[in-house]
Amino acid sequence: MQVLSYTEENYLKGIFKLTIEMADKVEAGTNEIATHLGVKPATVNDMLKKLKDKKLIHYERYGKSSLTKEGKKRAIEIVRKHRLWETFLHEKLAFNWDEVHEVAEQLEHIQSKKLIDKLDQFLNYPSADPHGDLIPNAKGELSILPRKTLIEELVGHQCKMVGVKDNSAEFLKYVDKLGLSINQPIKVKAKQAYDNQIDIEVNGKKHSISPKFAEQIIIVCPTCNKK
Amino acid sequence: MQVLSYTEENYLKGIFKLTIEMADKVEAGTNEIATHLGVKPATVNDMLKKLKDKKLIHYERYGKSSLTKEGKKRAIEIVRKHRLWETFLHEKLAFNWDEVHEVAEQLEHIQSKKLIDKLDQFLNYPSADPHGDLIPNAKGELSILPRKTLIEELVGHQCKMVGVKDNSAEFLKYVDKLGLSINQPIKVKAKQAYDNQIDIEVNGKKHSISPKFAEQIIIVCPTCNKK
DNA sequence: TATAATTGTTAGACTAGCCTAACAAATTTT
DNA sequence: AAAATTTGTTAGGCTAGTCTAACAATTATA
Repeated sequence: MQVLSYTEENYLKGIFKLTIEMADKVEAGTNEIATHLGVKPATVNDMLKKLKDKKLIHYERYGKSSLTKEGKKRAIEIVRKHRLWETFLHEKLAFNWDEVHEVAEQLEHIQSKKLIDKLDQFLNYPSADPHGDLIPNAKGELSILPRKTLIEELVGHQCKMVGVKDNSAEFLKYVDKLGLSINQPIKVKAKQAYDNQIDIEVNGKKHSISPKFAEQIIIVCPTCNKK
Repeated sequence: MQVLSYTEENYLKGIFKLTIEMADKVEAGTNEIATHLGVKPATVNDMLKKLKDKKLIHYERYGKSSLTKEGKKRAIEIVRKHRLWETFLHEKLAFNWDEVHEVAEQLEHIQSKKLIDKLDQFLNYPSADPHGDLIPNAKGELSILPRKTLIEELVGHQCKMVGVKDNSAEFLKYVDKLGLSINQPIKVKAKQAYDNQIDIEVNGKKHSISPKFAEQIIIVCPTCNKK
């Protein structure tokens, strides 16, 4: 299995984020990839040809790009490494959850299967990183978490918004105002027995929401589902 | 403080190993550096000019090279990172001591002061790596270890040969036969009360040596001197 | 000390990854 | 469906780090 360069790995990861991880999208455009990676479209173009030659992506002239089976496998490995390192930094080295990303961007490119397997073991096979994102296991599988609404979430748990039930403009405006969006981590700080208000923290900001609102927010909770 | 490339860091580390770490040598030749780093002299030549411009080495055309104060400081930081990572891999992730080097070669280039400080703390400020080499502290200082002879070493400790007392050909031949050399780690496995023979392990091989031999081997022991 | 051997340098070339500028194809808008 | 806009491609150039081949300086040897 050929070793990929730091840069090639970043392209695969970028395409992965823009397609597979973004719900129902399956292909990514050249400009889109360029913006995501902070390089120019011409640069991306060269790399797409290279990745196609290596059979890591599907790509045709003037067409959109998507990962091949092998490309996806590689991308998942990188994501796995990134998230394991983030978990390590947060849990073992006491980094704040917002400081881990930058360092993990570097650590994810270290080449050593043994290192990652041992790290996974050392961290006790975590299923989610400090941001609440799922960590693929050594086989590249993601544990599929059951969906529920925010009203059902336990106090103290960190969950992640994956959707909403209500689609009215009024509701969505409020969602937006709270800083909520797809994939946004939410922490449930407390529940008031008196009026069932729920205190949550979103992106460092605390809010108190009504049960009516909470039952419209669809979430998954890795904490609830740790083995 | 300018960030150095992966490659520049490796050159600094290489020059450091060939000069300061090699006892009484103070300068390294171009060919010598090339051999050490596995590249061609022409390549080294270009880099020497570049490192000179950056004031990291002293270098004159057709002359030998040595680190400036700043270059030395940088090299020591890299060595520190390397040895801390080796210690992490060995102590926390249960890597064998002969497996750690390769991975540490990659990890030593991760740029994050916070990461290294936290790692140092997490490992409880170790003073030597799994090979017995000293780890510079955050200020770049090496603890100077007291010298003693192998006969004084405690059972279970890992020490490192730093010299010999006897210089006869006969003795040195035997030293060589045991796989001993300057900087060679030695582990004291046991001492026989009966005849004072000492069981040691050198490079994975076990030997039983006489007290007469042991008292000619000068060592330092980081384990004995841990704070 | 003159010659041979070693060591170091230069010139020119290659690759990966990036850029800009000009252009071509595809898509959207009118 | 023609025009305008957006998206994607090509051509050519740059830098870092590598190489080979030819040459120059230094050092060792006869």
